[in-house]
Amino acid sequence: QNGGFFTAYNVIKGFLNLTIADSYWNTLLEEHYYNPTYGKAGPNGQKVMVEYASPNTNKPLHLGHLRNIFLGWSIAEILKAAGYEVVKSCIVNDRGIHICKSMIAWLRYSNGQKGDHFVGDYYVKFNYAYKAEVETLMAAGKTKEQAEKEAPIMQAAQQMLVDWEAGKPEVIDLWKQMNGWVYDGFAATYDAIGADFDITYYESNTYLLGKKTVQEGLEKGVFYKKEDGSVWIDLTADGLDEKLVQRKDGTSVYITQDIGLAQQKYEEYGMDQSIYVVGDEQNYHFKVLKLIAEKLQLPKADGIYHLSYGMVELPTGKMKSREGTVVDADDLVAEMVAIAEVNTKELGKVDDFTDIELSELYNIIGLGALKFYLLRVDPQKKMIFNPEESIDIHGFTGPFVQYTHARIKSILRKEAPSDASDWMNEPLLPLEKSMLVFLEQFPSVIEQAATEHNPSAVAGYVFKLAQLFNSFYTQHQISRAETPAKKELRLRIAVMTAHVLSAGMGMLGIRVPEKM
RNA sequence: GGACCGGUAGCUCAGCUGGAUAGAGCAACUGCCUUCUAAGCAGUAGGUCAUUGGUUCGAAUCCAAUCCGGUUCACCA
Repeated sequence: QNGGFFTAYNVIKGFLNLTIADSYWNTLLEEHYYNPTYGKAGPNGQKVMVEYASPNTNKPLHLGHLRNIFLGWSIAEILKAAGYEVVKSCIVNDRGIHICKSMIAWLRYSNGQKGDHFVGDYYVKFNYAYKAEVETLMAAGKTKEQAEKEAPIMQAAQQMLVDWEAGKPEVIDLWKQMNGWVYDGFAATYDAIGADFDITYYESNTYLLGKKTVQEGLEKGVFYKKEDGSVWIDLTADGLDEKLVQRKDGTSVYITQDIGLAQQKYEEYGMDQSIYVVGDEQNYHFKVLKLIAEKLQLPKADGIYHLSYGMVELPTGKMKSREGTVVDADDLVAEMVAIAEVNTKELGKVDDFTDIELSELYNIIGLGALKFYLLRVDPQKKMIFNPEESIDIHGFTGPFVQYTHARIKSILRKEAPSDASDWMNEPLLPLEKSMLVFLEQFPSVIEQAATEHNPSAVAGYVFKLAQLFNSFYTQHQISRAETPAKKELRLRIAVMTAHVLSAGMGMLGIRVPEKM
């Protein structure tokens, strides 16, 4: 046929179909059924720290944070499954000039509002006031640069940062008060979405170590001091620029505290690899951080890895707080859960559930849809968050996989595999064999996802498995199979599929229901 | 301007260590619920893989150039 064109593929395919004995798959099936294992090739003993979330105490969590949190959590779980020892960490950005800006604005413009959703408003208010002052000064004949430096509100913020580092009581008190509001909000959100950390660091604690390291770096000659007292590192030889590591007034900048934290983490945990889950707009920052760590000869500097993920955009473009298009994390989660409720009620399949079971189910489905939607794409690429599409429960979605699991469980509630072994000699039908071949790939998918730090590999696999099972399910009867031996075989396939779906989704932070 | 990332179906994305007729989902159109959950299954239609050149028996995949989009190059974080 086709001019007698025999491809290697056809030959191999024929070979597979004809000569690999069914007994091979039977052995495989038996091993996996009784002894499910993943990540066989994980480099056991290697310790990894995954830092994610990195909230900022001057704004509430939003959609961008959700991608970060889901990614970080999932990568940590995948690494665990692949045999690594994992520590989840969180660095809270609770100090710095931006926090002072919010504090200044709160002092001046507060109308008594509290809580994480209001603190962010003051940062915006600061910027408005700042911009107005700059314009006034420019109208009075100052250049833009002069105006930006001399604007009183900016000078007040800078003074406040100096006062904060000096430990001035009224500044510290206000700072503690405002941060307290935000922490309550963060804790509630983490709890709702199932994020957890083994250790939480606060920049207000780590920046001092950073300053100490800057001193040591000066002595080693890695850094140098300019006439005005500011401290720099020259990275031009590495293709980058000169980078400031400490301000002329002695206060520390972003990278100062990251240098200190990198050291502290290693001293406390001694991990081989340190993964930072941070947006790709900070690629330059992490390139610099790694270079500085190497030049300072910090231990395991080469283990610093920036897992750079793309930003989340809306179909209308970027999220902008000024235009009110930032999608708030709490609002989004609540909306997804509400939609899960509407869909579930329409189908009316869980009338026997109690109210508590129902609300749990809505949570599982709503959060599952959201997490799957954010995790199914390659982390490195920016993604478009389409609200209408994210709500969809058909096709390449979390609920699709959850539904497949519930279907299997429905069968297994009535029938379970027995001790019979006659199924082992059953010849396999094409779809039965496809299921086994596909199930067998699970460990290598985990391994790949772990080395690539890419949960979307797991999401894609789990979806395809569900899809394949659904074909299998509609074409072959399980509990009413042609023979008792066939039934045993198919029940085992069903058990394994449910198990792998559950484990795979678990690595994405998504639970699968028994019934939906 | 320098550095980095991206451009695949109407839309959102896979595929990119070179190899089969470029795949999914959504949207559109056809079928399938008296049989284990139709949140499902089966099918139709839809593509000059940004453009041009190069390497190769063979390129969406590798190289170069160009065009388009994004990020970054702060005494912000």
